[in-house]
Amino acid sequence: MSKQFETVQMSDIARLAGVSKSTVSRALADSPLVNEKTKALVREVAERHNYRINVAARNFRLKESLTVALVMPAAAGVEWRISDPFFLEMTAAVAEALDERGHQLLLTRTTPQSGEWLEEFVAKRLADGLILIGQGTQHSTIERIARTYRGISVWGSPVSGASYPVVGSDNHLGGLRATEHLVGRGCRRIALVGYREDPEIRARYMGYRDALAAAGISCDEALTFGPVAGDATGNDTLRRLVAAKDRFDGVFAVSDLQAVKLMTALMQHGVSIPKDCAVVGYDDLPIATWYHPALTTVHQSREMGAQILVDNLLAAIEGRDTVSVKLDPELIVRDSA
Amino acid sequence: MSKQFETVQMSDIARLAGVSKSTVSRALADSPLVNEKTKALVREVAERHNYRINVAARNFRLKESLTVALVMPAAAGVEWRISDPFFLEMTAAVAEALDERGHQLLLTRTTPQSGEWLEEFVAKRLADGLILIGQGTQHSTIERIARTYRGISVWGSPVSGASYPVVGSDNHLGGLRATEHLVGRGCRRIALVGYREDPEIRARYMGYRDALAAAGISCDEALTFGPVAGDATGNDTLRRLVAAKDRFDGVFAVSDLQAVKLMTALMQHGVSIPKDCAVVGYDDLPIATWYHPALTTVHQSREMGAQILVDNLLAAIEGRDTVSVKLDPELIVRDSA
DNA sequence: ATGAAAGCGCTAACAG
DNA sequence: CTGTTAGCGCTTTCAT
Repeated sequence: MSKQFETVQMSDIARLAGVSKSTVSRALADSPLVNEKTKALVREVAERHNYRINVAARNFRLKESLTVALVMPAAAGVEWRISDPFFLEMTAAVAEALDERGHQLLLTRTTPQSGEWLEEFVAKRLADGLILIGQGTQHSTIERIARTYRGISVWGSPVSGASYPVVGSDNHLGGLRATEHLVGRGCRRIALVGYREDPEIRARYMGYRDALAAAGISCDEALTFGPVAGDATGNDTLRRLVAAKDRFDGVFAVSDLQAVKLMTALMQHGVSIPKDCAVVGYDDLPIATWYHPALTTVHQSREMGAQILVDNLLAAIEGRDTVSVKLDPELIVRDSA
Repeated sequence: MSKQFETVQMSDIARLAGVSKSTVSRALADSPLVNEKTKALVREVAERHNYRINVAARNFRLKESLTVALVMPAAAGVEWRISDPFFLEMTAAVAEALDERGHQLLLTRTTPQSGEWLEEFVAKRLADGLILIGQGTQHSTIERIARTYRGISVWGSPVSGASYPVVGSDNHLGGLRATEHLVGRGCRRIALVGYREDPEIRARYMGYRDALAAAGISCDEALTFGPVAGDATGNDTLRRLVAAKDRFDGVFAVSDLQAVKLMTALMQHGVSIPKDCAVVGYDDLPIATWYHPALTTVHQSREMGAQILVDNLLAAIEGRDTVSVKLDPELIVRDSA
């Protein structure tokens, strides 16, 4: 808050309009208690003097902030940056959904290392509630807080019996559909690329395994690659993928980002996609349509997800019922598979 | 702020520690006025009772919020979404820079339609200052506010005599270097793709024209295409580009996003990049390296930009000197040109 | 070195 | 309908 801006405040308006502060407060809040003529007068004076209510003071008094904090807890030990594209896309969607409901978004970085990151955040009272994108491996922490604090809404995998609402795509089904599609195209040696510690991602992996099993294809551990991260590990995975390029004819990547990176690496080594190797991703980020070849992927509706996340949060805060939903993942067939 | 969480507050700690509120306040703020032994005692009690200061109350009292709002004013009449990739990347960088300085980021959507969007925002006092990404066509509005409100820091094109600090890449030089590179590679019929109303973007365009002029190439209006936006206009531009594909041997796209879209469209119609047509983008988004062929582009350091934006803002708030800088744009040569 | 008391700008009983 | 009064939870003079 600027200490400089000319600070005309409610008492000034009251004085200028010849009424009390309470009346100004009520008039500005359009309370039915106040006479229409008085309201008009107050509004006119406020307008003329360019008065705007001090929202900070109001929020403090009301013990609310109309602000929601967005937090992404990483799986322990895994480096993450706020710039993860799915997170960013989801953030944008949440920001827009909140905006429609008159709330604001506080983007917060927390370090889940400290066992108490959530407690700390909640106690600061800077936001009316929390939206977590990706519960990761933090279920027990979240559950602990959720028992006493209800302003929580998470994007992830519904956990049965949890005290907090979760919305997320049905990751198992998504993995299944992606892999089935590859199988349906005739792929028989299907590689998997991605990190697998996270429950959400692990479910995609299980879907992959189940699809293979259903097709009578045995799951070859040698075709199960790690994540194509932004660091050295990623390059290593890429090298191993390229080295093994003749041993698989399809790849399911657990995220579009990794799919794109791997396609680029493969193409640079003469692999033709989808002819030599078909690729399916996950997320349906904008890049999936821009890439060449356009990426076949599993769509997660971020808009709908964001909407439900926000609905859940506001409902939770007000003590109304929330829903935990698994969104139906839709396979979007493009050119890469 | 939760109305539910058990609310142990300063007065409780004071009572439990057998001291006054003032002492607790001072002890927790590590004031030199308070005895070390007392401090230790207070801290111990606070710790034991899991007390955390109510930041909202503290901020209210101190008239500060340790919060900075991020706003992107669009050029009038142009639709924009928070999910613009450059904006998102910049947001992430700013969030991280702020975090290092102990501040938080409030992501705000404003509708620049109303002439008073900035005034309104400032008056709400929800943030200590504002960071604007892309001043767009809003210079006069920003200037008007900046005269009386100093908590402003913008990413854009420095305007001489402005009352607010601006940091941004040297767009003219960037456009010049991009185009020179194409010329240097032997391109003679160089198309330009992008929106040109925005001053920042317009400067890139002028750089393009100047580079052509310097090379003795006349600027062909027929090779000047509009933006590849996310809407129908975009598709239209793409169609016209494809139709004209044999009439140019190089393209300078004013953003990576548009470069990627156009490359995909071109490749889908049999154009080989960079053999038939070289392409240079602008921004150096992550996608530039992932794409195939990897995109030659003009790098804008978002990290450095974010750092300076934040430095400027905090300096401005505290009344210290700020700097307006044009960052040197670096051409990153990859495979597309 | 500590405490008492005032007050940030607003809202909401409670009285008229 | 309108005004008076009492705080929200903290920090900070001003005393002691």
